[in-house]
Amino acid sequence: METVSRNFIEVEIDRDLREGVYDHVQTRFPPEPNGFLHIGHAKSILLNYGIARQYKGKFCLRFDDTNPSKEKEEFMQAIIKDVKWLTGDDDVEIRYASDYFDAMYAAAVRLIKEGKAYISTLSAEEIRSYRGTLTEGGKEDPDRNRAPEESLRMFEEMKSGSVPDGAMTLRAKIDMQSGNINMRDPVIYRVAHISHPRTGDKWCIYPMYDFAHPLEDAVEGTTHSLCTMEFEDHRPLYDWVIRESMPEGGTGEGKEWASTPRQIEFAKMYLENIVTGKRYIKKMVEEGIVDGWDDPRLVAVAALRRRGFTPEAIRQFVALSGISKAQSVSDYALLEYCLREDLKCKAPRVFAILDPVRLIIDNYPEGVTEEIGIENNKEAPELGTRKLPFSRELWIEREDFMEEPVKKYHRLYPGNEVRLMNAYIVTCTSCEKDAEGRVTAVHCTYDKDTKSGMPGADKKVKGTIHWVEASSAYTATVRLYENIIDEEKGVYNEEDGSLNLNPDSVRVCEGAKCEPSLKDAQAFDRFQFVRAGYFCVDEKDHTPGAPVFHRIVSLKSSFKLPAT
RNA sequence: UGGGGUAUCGCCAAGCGGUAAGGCAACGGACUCUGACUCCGUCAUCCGAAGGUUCGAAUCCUUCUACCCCAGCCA
Repeated sequence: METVSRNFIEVEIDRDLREGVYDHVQTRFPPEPNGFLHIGHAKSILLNYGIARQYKGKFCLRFDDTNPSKEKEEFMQAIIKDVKWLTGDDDVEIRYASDYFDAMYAAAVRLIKEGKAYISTLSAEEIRSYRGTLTEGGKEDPDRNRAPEESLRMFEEMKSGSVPDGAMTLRAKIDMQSGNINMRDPVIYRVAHISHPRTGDKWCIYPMYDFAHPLEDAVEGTTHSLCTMEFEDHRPLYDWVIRESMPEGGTGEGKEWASTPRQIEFAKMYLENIVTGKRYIKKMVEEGIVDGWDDPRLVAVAALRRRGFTPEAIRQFVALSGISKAQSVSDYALLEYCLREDLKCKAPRVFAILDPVRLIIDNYPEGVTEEIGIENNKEAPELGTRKLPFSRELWIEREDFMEEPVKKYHRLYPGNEVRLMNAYIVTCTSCEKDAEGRVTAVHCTYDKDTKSGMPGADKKVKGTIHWVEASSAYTATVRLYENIIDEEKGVYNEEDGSLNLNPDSVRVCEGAKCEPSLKDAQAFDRFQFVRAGYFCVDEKDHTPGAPVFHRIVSLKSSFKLPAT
């Protein structure tokens, strides 16, 4: 058994367990339902879920729905779908921060009673100017020493609905001179007369993230609150809230909270050159450049799913990417590698010609069709076999013929022998061209003793190409997607608002010739077009009888035709 | 001297005083009825820089440099 090194979070948890700080582990993924999840969230989901599984603890999806002005029910449904898909767990426990509003309110009342929080009547602008700057301390709020009784009364007013938005806030009394701006008497409750998707009009005051989050974690028994680095300097406040709001320390006799959680931060995941900015994507959606957040060229979780990525591949990608505190940018190539690895033994290999040219076997009898038996995937016999028709006229890939071959080219050129996969060895004789000199057909002769499986099939040839029988070929549309990448110039021009996109982000191959088995688009979930990569059916574009196949990921290719 | 954080191969990332794991990418070569896959091999005398401590440092100390985050009644 190989020793796999543990990431720094596991090391911390191990120590907590060893020292008896906790006797179990519980984690959570706490998104605000204000948008779609992307690959970066996948890291957090899988990290939190994975830790819980590994330590035989609990995990939950908790919506951080403390700001009704930004949150939408549709996003909750999308997030639930993505989390279930990524984790493969249909029974994921789902919770809502809004279910704890009563507990949070009670905690705020306690802080007020103990003189640790006060009602401020400063405006937002005033609070900002009183806060000071990055290099200078702040000024104390004139309301800072308001008597607890009065603050309590005013807090009740806020809650009752008689206070207009922005007129009062509840501030924690900490330290206006702190070097950490989060500790300069942060606002912990604000007035917002907005109906909440889940609590309706019950509340018109809502807790701020810094106050709500630690309490949410504590209430539901979270032990390790894993979040990204930008929250690192919120941790002192997180700890302050927990300590100051829990009279018994959360674990004493009259404990009111299920746990005393601990926040640990890790670095976000970024993908090299990949556009993740919401404003850019929003603009692309608005301008019709992409057809939504799940456009296959994007990296939202929904987009990856539609593109045909498997959750297994994404899990592996996150696992291989590693966890650390160092700012990092992952290679898209690693994601592709993970997908190829996953699909390699799952996907049947099928024939399709994306850029077809006719191949005519001049010495093959006319009017004859034979059947060629093929294993769906040699590395996965359980995937079964299928039969393909073969006759005198076939379709082959345009790039599989060169009238004047370049060095190391082993495919068809006059005089060269090539194996037609699973069928015969043919010798190229000539080609036909149209007025512009474009090749319209290739001629060859075959050796009937070289059929696969026959004694004469041992003959070695350097090249092997795939093919599709012409009369039975099934014509489909194939889309080759590339990611919409952010080149060095930037995908979005701040000055004129224009988008700078790679024009080849999608290449459509109309008239691709596929083997007949693909007529039933449902035949295979994901499949590999020989030498073209892995494909699947686009569920959004699927119309019965006319499926659109699109590429999930390319194969590695080590022979490149020289640029013309 | 605002506060916080990070610096190990092109990209991730182990390492925690004993003489630089691993993966991706890349490059050779073998194999191959997919130029895929597989397989073998190569790929940091050096760990942001400079000093110091030590028999010995990426790991300890000092100074410096670069980059990231923070001034929402967002999360």
